[in-house]
Amino acid sequence: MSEGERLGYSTRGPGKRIVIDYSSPNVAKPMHVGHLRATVIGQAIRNIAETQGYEVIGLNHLGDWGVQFGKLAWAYKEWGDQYDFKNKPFQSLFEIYVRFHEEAEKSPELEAKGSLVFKNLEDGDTAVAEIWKMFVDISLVEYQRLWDLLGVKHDLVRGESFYNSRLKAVEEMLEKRGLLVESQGASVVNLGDDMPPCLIRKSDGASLYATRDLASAIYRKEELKADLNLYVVGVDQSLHFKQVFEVLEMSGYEWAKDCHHIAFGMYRFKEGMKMSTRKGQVVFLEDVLNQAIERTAVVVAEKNPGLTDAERASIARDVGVGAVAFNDLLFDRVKNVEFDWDRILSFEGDSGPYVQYMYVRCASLIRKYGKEPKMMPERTLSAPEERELVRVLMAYDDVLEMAFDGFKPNVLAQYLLEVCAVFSRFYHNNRILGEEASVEESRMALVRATKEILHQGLRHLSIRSPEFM
RNA sequence: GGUCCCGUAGCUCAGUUGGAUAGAGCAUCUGCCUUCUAAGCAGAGGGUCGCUGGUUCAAGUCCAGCCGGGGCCA
Repeated sequence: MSEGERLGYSTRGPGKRIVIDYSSPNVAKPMHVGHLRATVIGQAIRNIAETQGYEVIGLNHLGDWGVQFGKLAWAYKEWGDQYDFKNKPFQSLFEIYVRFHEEAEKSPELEAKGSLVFKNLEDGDTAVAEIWKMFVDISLVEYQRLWDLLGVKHDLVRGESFYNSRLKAVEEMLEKRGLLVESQGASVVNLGDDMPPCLIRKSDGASLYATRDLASAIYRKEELKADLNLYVVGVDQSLHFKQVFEVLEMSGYEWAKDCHHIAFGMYRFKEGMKMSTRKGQVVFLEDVLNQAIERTAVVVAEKNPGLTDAERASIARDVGVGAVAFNDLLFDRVKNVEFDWDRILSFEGDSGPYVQYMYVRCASLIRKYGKEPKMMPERTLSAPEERELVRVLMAYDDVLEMAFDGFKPNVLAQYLLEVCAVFSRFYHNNRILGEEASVEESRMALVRATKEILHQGLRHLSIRSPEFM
């Protein structure tokens, strides 16, 4: 981007409003580690945007519409009383989902039955709608547990179903501008030679993803007053968003340039396989978090015996979850991630726990110091590690700006590691407490500044900073 | 076939708008806990930055082509 374009980019800056959607699990299915990415990356971008003075509206773009709900509703009516929906609502929901697909393998006519129920749902059958609503609510309760654990907050739930009533208007708008073309019974918008046409309506009359996202973009701009419209969605949807944004552009919405697909790479297994809930090749997010918490609890117990159970549980949660989240945020978001238990549960080296540990050291020093350290070192700093630390700490604001500019939380995560490395060198090579008063005072000011930046930085990544561990 | 992304140490990755001997972590080897938490620190080995050409005083970084991996579309 040229300097001129930058200066003219009026949708960026303090006071502007960002609408961002992150995390879009499909109702009835447990979240897997792939959902961790959208969630954690989106929330971090949101937090970082707020540091830059933006007002942010976080949307939960729940996958709450589609034929699968007809299938689920059919399955629920058929088998629902065989499951314990009262006490284990989500587990039951997932079980009938799995069962439907298994039985449909053997009896393909079930597919048609499901489709029929979905048709009823679309046509406004209130009995089916009630069941659908129940599925959504059950799922939201389940997801909310994990979002709470991860420190993820949405402002509004705007699932796929929310746009149902707006799809027609989109088609009419495209029709009016003469963009809609008939092709093999379907309605499409042609986009030129280097892109396939954008499908607006299939030959069977079903609306498509693209139509829904066109409706959502218009909603976000016109009703939520978005200056910047961000979609934190996997890189496999790149073409889809390119097409949607192009259609907006062709429709005369000049704000199309303020829509950005914040793409992230996918988790894959070592063998190169993609994760798939249906094939059972999947690692559930909850399992990963539980494993991390359990493993952390063991480490805490051995490193710091004498903590109460409550303290240990709290630290295990903050550090375990922090390890998983930090690992996800550390690398360039567009790259695929190889799922590796050892790495995701690594507490040493370049990891979340390492950053938290440095924070704990700072906190511990301040506790021992017994009073509030000064904000700024007064004495001229002489040790090379002191000057290096000051230099790195001062880069913090620039780092946040860069992280926001590229929508890259890993810039911040990498920076925190650098702060820790430099602080650690300072800590090991220089005595802090018990030095001559003026030296102690200025070194403690550095400790305070480091602590503050680590705390803020971690917070922007939605990772907690325990006071001891 | 079209299009997008990726390719840097054995492995996983950083590398700001092009700028000095290309940096971390893991793994291997060697030191450091009677002193502020060793989830740490110091040190060693390990690189033709996929290949070729171009732009430039200067290219891991920009451009073109090719090779390899992946995604999406047909």
